Order: sequence, then C-alpha cells, then structure tokens
Amino acid sequence: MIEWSASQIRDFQQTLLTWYDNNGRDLPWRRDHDPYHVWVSEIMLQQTQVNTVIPYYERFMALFPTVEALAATPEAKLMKAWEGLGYYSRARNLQKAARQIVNDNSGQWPQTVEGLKDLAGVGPYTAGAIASIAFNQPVPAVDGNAFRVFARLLEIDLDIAKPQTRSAFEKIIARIIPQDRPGDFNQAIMDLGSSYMTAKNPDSKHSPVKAFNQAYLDGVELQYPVKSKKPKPVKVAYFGLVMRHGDQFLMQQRPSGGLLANFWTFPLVAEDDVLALSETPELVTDEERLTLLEQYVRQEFGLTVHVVPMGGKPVKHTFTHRQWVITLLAAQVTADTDLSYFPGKWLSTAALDKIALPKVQEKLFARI
DNA sequence: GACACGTGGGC
DNA sequence: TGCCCAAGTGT
Repeated sequence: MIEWSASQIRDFQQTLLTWYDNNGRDLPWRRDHDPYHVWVSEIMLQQTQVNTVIPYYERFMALFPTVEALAATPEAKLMKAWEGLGYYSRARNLQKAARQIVNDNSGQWPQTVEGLKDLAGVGPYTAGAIASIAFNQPVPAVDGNAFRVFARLLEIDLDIAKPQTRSAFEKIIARIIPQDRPGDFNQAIMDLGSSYMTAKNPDSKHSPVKAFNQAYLDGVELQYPVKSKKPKPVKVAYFGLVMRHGDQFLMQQRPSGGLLANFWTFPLVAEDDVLALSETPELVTDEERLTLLEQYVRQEFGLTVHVVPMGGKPVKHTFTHRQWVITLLAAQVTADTDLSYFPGKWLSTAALDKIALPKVQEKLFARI
C-alpha cells in the first residue's frame, strides 16, 4: 500500500467534500441529522441497496415517526413493515434497541461509538455512521464502500473478508477523516463507492478523485479490494404441503431461532428426513417417497393425509447460504383434524394478509 | 474466526 | 444460469 502526506490528505478531503457538496445524493434520510432517522436508515441499508430501502424507509417513518412509537409498536406490525426486506433479526434488534433507549436510557441517545455499540444490532460500522453523521464525532464508518474505495486509493491488499482487517482500515481512515466534517466525509465515501468506484464497471476515468486512485493509475483497479470467496449455498430439498379448507390454509410456524425465525409457511418437510424412514433410501422410487412422506406426516405431525403432486417444476429459493427446492403437494385433511402434535394452525386469507410472510412463501402461494 | 442470516439486481 | 454484489451484526 501507499501512504499520503499531510498535504495530500488535505487535498483529498477538499476535493472529496467539494464534489459531495455539489453532487451528493438527495436521500430521504439526509433531510436532517436526527439520530433516529440516521439509525433506522443505516440498519435498513445493511447489505441492502439504496433503491430497495427508500420505499421501506418512507413507510417506516410514516408508521413509526419516533423512537418512542417504534418501542411501543406490536411485533406483528413491525414485521409487516419489514416484510420483504430480509435479514429480519434487524427489525427485532431495532425494536430492542428502541426500548433500550426509551426504557433504560430515558429517551437519550448515546453519542459515542462505544455507547452506540451497546445498542442491539449496532456494530462497528453503524456506530461509526451514527456517531459521525448525527453527532459529528470524527470517527470512521467502514462499510463495503469504504473498504473498496480505500483499498483502491491506497492499494491496500489486506483481505476484507477477514474480521481483523476492519481495524487496520479504521486506523488508516482515522488519519484521513476531517475533524470538522466527519459525517459528510463518510457519506461522500459511500456516494463515491456507489458511483465512480463501484465493485464492477467502475468509472474512475471520470472520478473526482482519480488523481488519488493509485490502483487506477497503476491499471490494477479491479484487483482491489482483495476478498476471499465464500462457499456456495447448500441445496436442500423439501416437500411443501398444501392443505386447504375453504379459505383457510394449514400453516406451520418456524422455530424461534434460525432461518426465517417465527415466520409462517406451508408445512415443509425435508426430503432427507422422509428418506431416513427407509432402510434403503437410495433405492426409493418417486411413488414410494410419497408413501414415506405420508408415514412421516403421520408420525411427526399426527396428521393422516393423502398427498398428490401438484405438477409444475419445484419452487426454488436461494438464501445467502441455502438453496431450497420445494416440491408442492396437495394434501387432503379436514378442518377438525387434531393438531395437538402439529406446530401450526389454520389461517384464513384475511389473517394471512395481516402478518408478514417471507418471499419463499409468496412464491409458493403464487403457484397454487 | 467462521458461519448464519434475506432479498434483489447486474452481467 | 450461476455468481457476485449491496450502507453488517450476532454468535
């Protein structure tokens, strides 16, 4: 990597901030520096693109205009507001943190990185973003943009996928961040990272800081940032049971931890669990699998059903680390079935409209 | 420190 | 299609 002199740092600050003053994006959460606005937007923006967040942010502020309103809202209303945005623990942590502020801290915001990090769902990046933007603290906010921008500007070849790399970047950026406009500086870096210095197809030729971009000047821009690869999603096959009675569906609530925690879906049975009922799973035919599925549902759920394939291709849904392949089956069951052993209940379409559903369940509904 | 945790967009 | 990326945090 290279290092900048004090005068190069001053030049960079001025060039960046002048560009930001004239070209910074006009975003809904930039209308003021209210910590509630900054905080909610930063949580929504975690691993999520700006254009996706904008409508969610607008609706969220209309529903929950203050941290007190958020702290007091019922969970179902909160999750409905977050429906489709993903990483749902963000929403639960958001309310947890709101209650920390309202109940434990009498409505007062922590104003330092250390204090902010004690809030649920606020890590080193978000704490730095709130501290610098809302409270004018001269601290870095190192997100994916900052990693990429500074890795290219200074040809930093540390692997940004490794946790310890963060502190190295924070030290480097701490020397460069201007004491008087830290929030604008951090946001300018993000705007730069999403315009001229993008991950793919960067346009450094026209970038306001191209003279400072060592990787570009050396023709090795796309070698930065260095980032080790993550494993591919693991495929998991499920049977999805469609049990309908009038305008109600028999739905299953997922466990309170793990993927899509607490969400309602059609009952999903892992094919591996079904095949485990056979002593020779590798020899099981398609017809036998359905018989085994009926056996599984009887044993595990206490439901006697007859399943019929619904036709069409299986529904695929990919998460960060899992790919679900769901074969839909119509299962006959009566509404007065004994559900004592089944972790779910009948839900009407009206009830389903009121609760948040994950995208994968929306895909399943679209197929029936 | 490695992995879990959603969804949508771009090529 | 498959893969990578997008304003990360919790465990």
